[in-house]
Amino acid sequence: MSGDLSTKNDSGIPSGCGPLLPLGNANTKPMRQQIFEHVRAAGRATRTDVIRTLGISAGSATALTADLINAGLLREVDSVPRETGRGRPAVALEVIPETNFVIGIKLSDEAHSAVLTDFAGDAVATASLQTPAHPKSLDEILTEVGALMQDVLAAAQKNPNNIAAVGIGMSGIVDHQAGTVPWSPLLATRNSDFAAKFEARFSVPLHLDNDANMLTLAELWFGAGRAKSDFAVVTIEQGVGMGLVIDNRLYRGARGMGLELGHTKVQLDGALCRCGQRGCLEAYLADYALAREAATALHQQANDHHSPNALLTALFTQAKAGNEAAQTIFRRAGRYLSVGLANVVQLFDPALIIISGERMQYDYLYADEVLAEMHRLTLNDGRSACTVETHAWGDLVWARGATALALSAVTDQAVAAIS
Amino acid sequence: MSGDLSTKNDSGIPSGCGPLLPLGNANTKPMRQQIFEHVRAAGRATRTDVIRTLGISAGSATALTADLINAGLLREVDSVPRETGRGRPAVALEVIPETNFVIGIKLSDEAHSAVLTDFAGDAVATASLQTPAHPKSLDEILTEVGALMQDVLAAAQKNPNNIAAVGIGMSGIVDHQAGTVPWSPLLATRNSDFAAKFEARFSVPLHLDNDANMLTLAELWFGAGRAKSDFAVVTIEQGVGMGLVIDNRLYRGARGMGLELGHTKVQLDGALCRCGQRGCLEAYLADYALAREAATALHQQANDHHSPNALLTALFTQAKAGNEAAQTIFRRAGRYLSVGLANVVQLFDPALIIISGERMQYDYLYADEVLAEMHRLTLNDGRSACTVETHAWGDLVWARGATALALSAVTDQAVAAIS
DNA sequence: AAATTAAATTCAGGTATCGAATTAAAAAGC
DNA sequence: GCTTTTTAATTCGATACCTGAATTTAATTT
Repeated sequence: MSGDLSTKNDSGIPSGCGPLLPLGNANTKPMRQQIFEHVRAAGRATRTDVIRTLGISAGSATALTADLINAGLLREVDSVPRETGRGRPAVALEVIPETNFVIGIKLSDEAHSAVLTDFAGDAVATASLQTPAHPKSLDEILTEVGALMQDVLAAAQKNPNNIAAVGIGMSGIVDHQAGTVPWSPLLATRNSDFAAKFEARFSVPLHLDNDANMLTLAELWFGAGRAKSDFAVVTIEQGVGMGLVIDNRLYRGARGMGLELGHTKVQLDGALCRCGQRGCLEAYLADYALAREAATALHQQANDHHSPNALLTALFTQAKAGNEAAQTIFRRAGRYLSVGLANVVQLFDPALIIISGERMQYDYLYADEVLAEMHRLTLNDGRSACTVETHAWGDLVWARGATALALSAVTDQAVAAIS
Repeated sequence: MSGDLSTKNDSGIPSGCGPLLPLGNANTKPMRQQIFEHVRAAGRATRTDVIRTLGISAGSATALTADLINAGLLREVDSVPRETGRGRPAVALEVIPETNFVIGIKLSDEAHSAVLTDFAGDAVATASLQTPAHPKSLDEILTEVGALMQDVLAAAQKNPNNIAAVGIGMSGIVDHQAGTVPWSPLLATRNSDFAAKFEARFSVPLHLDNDANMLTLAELWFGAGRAKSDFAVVTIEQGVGMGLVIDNRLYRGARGMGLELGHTKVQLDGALCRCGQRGCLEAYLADYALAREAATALHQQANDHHSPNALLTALFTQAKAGNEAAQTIFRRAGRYLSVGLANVVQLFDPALIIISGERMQYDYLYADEVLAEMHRLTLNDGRSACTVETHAWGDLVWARGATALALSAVTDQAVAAIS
């Protein structure tokens, strides 16, 4: 046993043991908030339901729900369709949706999307905006965001001061805590002070995060992850990203960089990735990786297609039609996807993996074959295999994830204000 | 937007949003316990120190420390070497070590190790036991464990009923919660009801876990991880294992299987692993992987060495002496280690990676070259690089990790008993 | 010896929760 | 139709836990 691990030092003073940092006790939400969140999560819940789920006494339930009702956050539901059974019928509670509204926005290179959501988490209106696909200044982006917010407010017949908070998700390296963007493909400048500029311009609190985290939040709040405490979300778009939920919370990593599944190495000295390294998963799976091989496989008609998207579509059609070279491309991409997923399973042991992304429409990628290969590449020693779900959703779902971010901040604030 | 993510269903009843499972609120320890753990972590602490660290009022500190002192868990330190400064001198508090004792045990194929630790976390005595290296019945193992506990008790001059709990770490698939062992290389039978049998035989509570988790706990409680909230521990022994600390707590995965870094794939259709698959990291790094190539490299004298350990030592000597083939073996192992570590960094973004294992004595593995390669394989976009530490510690450290497991359970119990 | 400074204690008061007794609202039994 | 049964919700006293201001204690400085 060497240096660090000896406990008695020479002075005879015990040096102690155990973690030096206290657990983040911020995770212990006050009871009132837990009740509110349970009601919102369930859609509707009776007091008895709250008592059973949260393990509190009947007295507390009465008092705390009364607080929430007085504060205008919850209400009793009148039109209860009488359940069968004897005894006094339970009165359901529900969130009053009109208390607060938030906007969630997903920024992309070719289009931005927005969702306006009420306090119950229901989408009220959506909007989207086509934009030129090139890096912009922060001011330009904010102008586009402003126009988009106008649109979605108009569609929902609300005005700006109805909005309690805004959430924005974008690709790149995003510092969620600081609200800054060290780097993003959408921005021409590095280290943009995004949140500060936004708040100065629109006078609404902004919550900013990486887009893979947004998608993960969407699954945690609205999707298949709601019932799981630990799961991973893998997104295959231009790049390959990942989000992780651990103990019902989004895990953001220690240094705030995204979880870059796309740049894990699956082959020593393998294919060249746009990040400049070799053997990244992305270099076998992303749009540009397929596109550059497509040019070879479809040699004769390569010049017909200029957009990578059209090229991929053509490649897919060819593969379906029996073109051997085209099929090989997809088959290899599928195999590497299997490897990437298997690695995630081995390292995290999640209960569920959700694969998401519009490119999922090329169903080669989520073919049973890929999943079977993934399971084959995973040690399973008698345990139940990790379930995999595939969701091919559009930008609006990402935007809804952004509303979740804003919604949870607004909820914290609204419930804490009761005191 | 498709099915799952729509929130209003046809009945008009809101379906709700947000995570359905509540956060584990077990993480909110009562103040008394936080104080106790802070004093133990610091070795010694004054009440004022407690006030500042935990952010509680002076009144609470007095009352709660008085409880802990009355309960016989803490005591004031008399011999305070007077610090310079005016005002009433602070009285330091410390844990009374003799309140409770625990034993931590690491089971291996060739030897078992044990540490007897007092309530302050200081090792009182150690013992180890050579054993035949073959799978055994649960009864045989428990007999060996019994003998080992006898030894360590004798060395510490304690008797069995001084022991409040025992922690055991072993390789294989271990269900920590249930206290069962679905599979382990040390046990001849599957699905052993380890903890129940142990407790029936020795009448002491047992806490059982995977050995990689034990090592991670050792780093969290006694080592370099104490000051970090998120870090990873990689262990290279017979296999390649990993442990993960997230938010100051050990992450155990959703299905209770270990985090199997060793079986992540670093090469499609690569080297054959003992798990039967191809391209596992372990197949390039573990003892047996090096040994099987060593036989080729040292062709002439391959027959002289029968133990894999001796073979590796010979290989290492040869490499140092300039044998090209031997050097190639180590160089390749080093490169794949870089890939494995880089993948962990990309997927987890930990603040610190600790590499541990006796095989670390072959310093090729922790050569700066490997770390440099790892950093090269990692996206670093301006952020501070992930630090890597290497620890070449023996089985006793693993055993101390097992004491941490027992210690934390005993602490919970002892502090809760005050009420 | 008096003033200053810092640590620790005392104690009144507040908040949050529990738990037992009570009230409320329905169905079932006679 | 009235009572009993059953379940939901409320009321209210008791209590654990913590804060914060005032006070006491024990040292140093002047």
